[in-house]
Amino acid sequence: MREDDAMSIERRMEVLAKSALFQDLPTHALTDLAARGNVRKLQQGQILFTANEPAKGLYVVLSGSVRAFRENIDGREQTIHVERAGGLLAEVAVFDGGPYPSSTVAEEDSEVLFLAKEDVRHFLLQHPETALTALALMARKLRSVASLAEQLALKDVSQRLATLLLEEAQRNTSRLQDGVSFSLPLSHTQLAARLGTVREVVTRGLQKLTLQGTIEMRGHRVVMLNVKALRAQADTHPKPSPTAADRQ
Amino acid sequence: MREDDAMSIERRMEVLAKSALFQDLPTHALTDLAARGNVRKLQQGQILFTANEPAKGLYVVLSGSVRAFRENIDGREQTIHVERAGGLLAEVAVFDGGPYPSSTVAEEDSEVLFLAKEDVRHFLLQHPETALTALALMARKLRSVASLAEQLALKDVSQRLATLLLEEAQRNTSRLQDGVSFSLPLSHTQLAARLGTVREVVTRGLQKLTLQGTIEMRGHRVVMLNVKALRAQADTHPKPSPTAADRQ
DNA sequence: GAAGCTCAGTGACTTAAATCACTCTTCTGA
DNA sequence: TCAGAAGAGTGATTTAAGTCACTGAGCTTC
Repeated sequence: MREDDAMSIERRMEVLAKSALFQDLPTHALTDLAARGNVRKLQQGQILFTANEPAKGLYVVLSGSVRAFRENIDGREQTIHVERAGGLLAEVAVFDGGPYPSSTVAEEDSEVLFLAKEDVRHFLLQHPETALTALALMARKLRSVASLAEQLALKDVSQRLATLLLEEAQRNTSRLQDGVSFSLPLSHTQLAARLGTVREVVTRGLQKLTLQGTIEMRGHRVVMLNVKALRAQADTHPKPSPTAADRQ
Repeated sequence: MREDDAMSIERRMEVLAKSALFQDLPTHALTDLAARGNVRKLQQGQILFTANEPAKGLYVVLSGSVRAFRENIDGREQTIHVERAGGLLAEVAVFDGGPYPSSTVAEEDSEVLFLAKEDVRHFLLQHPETALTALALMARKLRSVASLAEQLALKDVSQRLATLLLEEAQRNTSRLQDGVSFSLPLSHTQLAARLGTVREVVTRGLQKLTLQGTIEMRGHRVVMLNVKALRAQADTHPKPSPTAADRQ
């Protein structure tokens, strides 16, 4: 259960100081928090916590990546967000006192730092600037989840797929232009869970983009052949052939 | 443009003290904030701000209700959340410094108090407990938007409709049981925007529930005839007739 | 190197939802 | 009190997406 001692207090502070929430703080401010926290190592596929169980505290992702998701009765999953090093999990529960809002699973071998919710609240009361940082982080997450809802409601799968590819390309390449490639280490099933659809539809979607010459797949690498076309795909309906009798 | 003087500082403070964010504060703490804020009256249907425009500050809903939504190229809308008296709009933009995340429109005649973002940030730095309250409010909103995404991805329209009816019943009645009724002052188009679908589908969905004897519509009043059936509808697929050969 | 994984590809079919094109009610305000 | 909007109801049709049921590819690992 406890794997605390796997990581020295010094190393923990170092790593906290790099997190989105606690960065820019003098290390001495973090001593106490780091001492109270404890580190957990997760193997790929390991569940960290499950939606609706009572929440004990906050997790800061130290390495790897952890995926928050919800699932329905017949096992289909929707990914809500993915957190990498520096990201937070279960802040929602810590701030509003409710249960964990989503289940979380390690997408790859990962390490997280656990901080009890009382410790976090206490720290934020002592450090109002950090509370403001927390608000900024929550705001960004809210934006991204609202975009997810928007996409699910208003866009079809091809548009969502194009959007996802563009976002991932953005995250992984310095300048997004035709010819760049990036690694997308997700199975079609995982992509489907992000896009709100099923495996087969992802396969076909990627195929269509490949046939059109918009992208090229090389194993888990994606080559962007036509960024412009992908952008068009992302926010235009493909079918109703815009025969240009639109803008009066 | 300015309709400040329509409301005395005293009245503004009183009303701020009732808002979710500033409640429980000694009135003297609010003097300054109230003095700097200004009140806007909105008519039903009036747009308060539009997604992506640069954000100047935060709005506290004083009366009425205001709906935040996103829309796609062909004009279809998705409601993201609805705020009533005490609720906040555009906190996201204030806390992360970005543009407004959604467009907002008054669902009925409403009043809002505008607070410039610098004033809000300053206030929160002075009042860490209020920052914690803000975090709690953000957390709740994040929960509800995540639920929306979950529903859109994993549930069909009948399930979402049943869920919405249950939630509204909850909000409007003291004890939810067969026979209670509540007012649902939304057109089918508005319901559709909440549910991520279109008018016709809402009409048919309500019809089906009525035929089944689960609810009864009396104008804009809904009578709950069979809460249990509605609950079942809300989280079970209706079609794949659970012929009980499932749980081995 | 055969057995057993997980992941991907594919055709056929079904179905929920969206779209279209009207009609029919209610209001409401001129 | 009539005209015109908005809203609601309906049938017919289309379409995107989900479901089924397999077949293959590539890997591990006994």
